[in-house]
Amino acid sequence: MSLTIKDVAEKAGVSVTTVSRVLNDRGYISAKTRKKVMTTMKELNYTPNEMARSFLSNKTRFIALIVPTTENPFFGELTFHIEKELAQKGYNLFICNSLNDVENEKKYLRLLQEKRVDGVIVGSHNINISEYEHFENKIVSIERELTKGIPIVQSDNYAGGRLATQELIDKGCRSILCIRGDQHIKTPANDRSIAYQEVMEENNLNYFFEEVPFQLQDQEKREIVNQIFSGEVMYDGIVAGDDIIAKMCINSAVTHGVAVPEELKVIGFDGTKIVRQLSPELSTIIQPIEKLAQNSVEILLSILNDEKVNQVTKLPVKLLSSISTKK
Amino acid sequence: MSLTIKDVAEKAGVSVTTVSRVLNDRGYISAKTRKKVMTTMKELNYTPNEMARSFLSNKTRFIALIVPTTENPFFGELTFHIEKELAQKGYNLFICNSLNDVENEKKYLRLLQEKRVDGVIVGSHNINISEYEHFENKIVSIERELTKGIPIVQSDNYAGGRLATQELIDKGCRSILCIRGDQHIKTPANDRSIAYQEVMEENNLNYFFEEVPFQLQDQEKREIVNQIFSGEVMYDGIVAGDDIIAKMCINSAVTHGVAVPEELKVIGFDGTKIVRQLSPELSTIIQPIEKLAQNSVEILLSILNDEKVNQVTKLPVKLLSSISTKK
DNA sequence: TTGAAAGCGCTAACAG
DNA sequence: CTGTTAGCGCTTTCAA
Repeated sequence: MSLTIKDVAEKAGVSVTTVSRVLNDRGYISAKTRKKVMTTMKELNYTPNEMARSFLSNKTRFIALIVPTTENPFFGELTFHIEKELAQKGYNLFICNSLNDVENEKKYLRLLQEKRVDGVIVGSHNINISEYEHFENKIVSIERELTKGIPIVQSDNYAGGRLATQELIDKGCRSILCIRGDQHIKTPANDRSIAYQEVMEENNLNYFFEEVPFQLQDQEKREIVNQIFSGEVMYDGIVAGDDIIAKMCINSAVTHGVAVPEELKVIGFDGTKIVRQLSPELSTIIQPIEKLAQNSVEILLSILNDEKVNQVTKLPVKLLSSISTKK
Repeated sequence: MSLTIKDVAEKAGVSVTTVSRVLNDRGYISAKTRKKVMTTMKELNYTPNEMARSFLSNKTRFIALIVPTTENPFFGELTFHIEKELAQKGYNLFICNSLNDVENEKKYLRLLQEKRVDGVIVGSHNINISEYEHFENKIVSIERELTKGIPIVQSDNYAGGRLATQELIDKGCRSILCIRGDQHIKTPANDRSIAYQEVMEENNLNYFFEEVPFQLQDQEKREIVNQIFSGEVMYDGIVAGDDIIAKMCINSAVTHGVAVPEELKVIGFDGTKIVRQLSPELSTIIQPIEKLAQNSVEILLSILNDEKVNQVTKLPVKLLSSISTKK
């Protein structure tokens, strides 16, 4: 196949040990020998075999990232930033799209064990997966509460929920609907609807919920949203689960003859780059995606290094609002 | 560290070969022995070490994907579909965000050699990178013309360019601007502006170009776009390089008091899922992203299998237009 | 300052 | 049907 350290050694007239030494810059070597070996490697166009090294060291320098799908802009951007961080620290990214399917997730986890990845970042999780146990001390989770002592990095969802709700109230809304995800899945995002409810109660306003699970097809989501606007619309504000749902609400409202933002004000969640490019007018809560990525990578590498880390890292969100007070 | 085939062999009272045989389902084994080994593996919770296997077989079952950035929805979706296809065929995806930087790309290519990935899919390419030579017969390219006999999978950009231009003309536009990417980089996307020019000439209309390189920052792109609308606007139609630029044009036009679509009609390119979710009203040329992914994976795996493949695969695009003829 | 030899976990001849 | 043995490419003692 391709050249080995042995070929280099023979050509250079030294032992494989010596070649290994210059390769790793370890131990004593005479300048002359080093130079000869270097030249030989160049001449032969030798590339060290990382597989062999990994095998020996029991380290692959691969980190796996499990997300529902990189198709979703939040995860697409997260993936980008995580890859960038990892590459900078000498690690490579192995992508797993779970599609929020438990079986997929199990299959990947088994695979990750077999492939001996050095660590795992989980951005998608379906409870009760025992396979996670095998990765103790090699896992960090983003926006998901896994079992036991697995560190979690998350946005300040509670603050985000408060900000969004308060913004709508400040801008004159009184009958506000909160669209949230599947309540069976325990995620920090649930804190948003808790915050929403609290703010509503503090303002002596009634609260309303609608559930739109993340893993539904677009069409199904759209149908739920359309139902809100068929018949008499009883809301003048919506705190949406994410920007895509927010946009669906706006589109559906307009289609049903509801004026936005005059009669209905909508606020989204995530604030990904692409959404801000395509719909700069959309008000939303911006998640610190790059920081989520940086922190999760940093924490994971610390764990791998047997360092002590914080169990919970909560990062601040930001309100981006262009809602005017005009009714 | 973790358990090896030897541990299983000892516990089960057989040789490592026997364990290897049941593991790989190869050769003759008595049902009884097989069962005993299986049970032992379960009991010990043994996971085969893929690193060792890879090392031995010289196959990693890793395929690398080089893209500018998964942050961009086109590449985010492409990444998703490629990963899905690969997973289905027993391969895993190693993501490389080149950021369109030549140095990054070189670094990755060197790394990919070291890591001994089985193949590479290139969705980003900066010419004259000699490192690509090392991957002969292991590469397929998407929308990029690489050197020599590297197979390419692409959208029918020429047809897309014609469709877009003709649509604007059909809907009454006469002074149409074409926004294209960097002309120094040779990509099939250039066929779009060629098609645009041909259609304009066929209709005896003047053609106009503006260049907005893909790798510019958003802010820089926005400035170029804003310039188009500062002062007197001389266009009533725009064929944009992609949907994001299209949206920038629309936003800028509206800001500058130009009515869309009454005074200006814009058509984008890509038609990614997220764009259609966020801006369903945007007219665009839909690229067959999933098919691009499927075909590139299929072709790559064929090459790895030493099968003959087509040098060029061109996939049809689709016009998605909601432009009305009303002036 | 350099080399010989053992061994990482697994598979694949080759014997038995 | 099962076991012995060699070896994949590299690093790492241990000697020289």
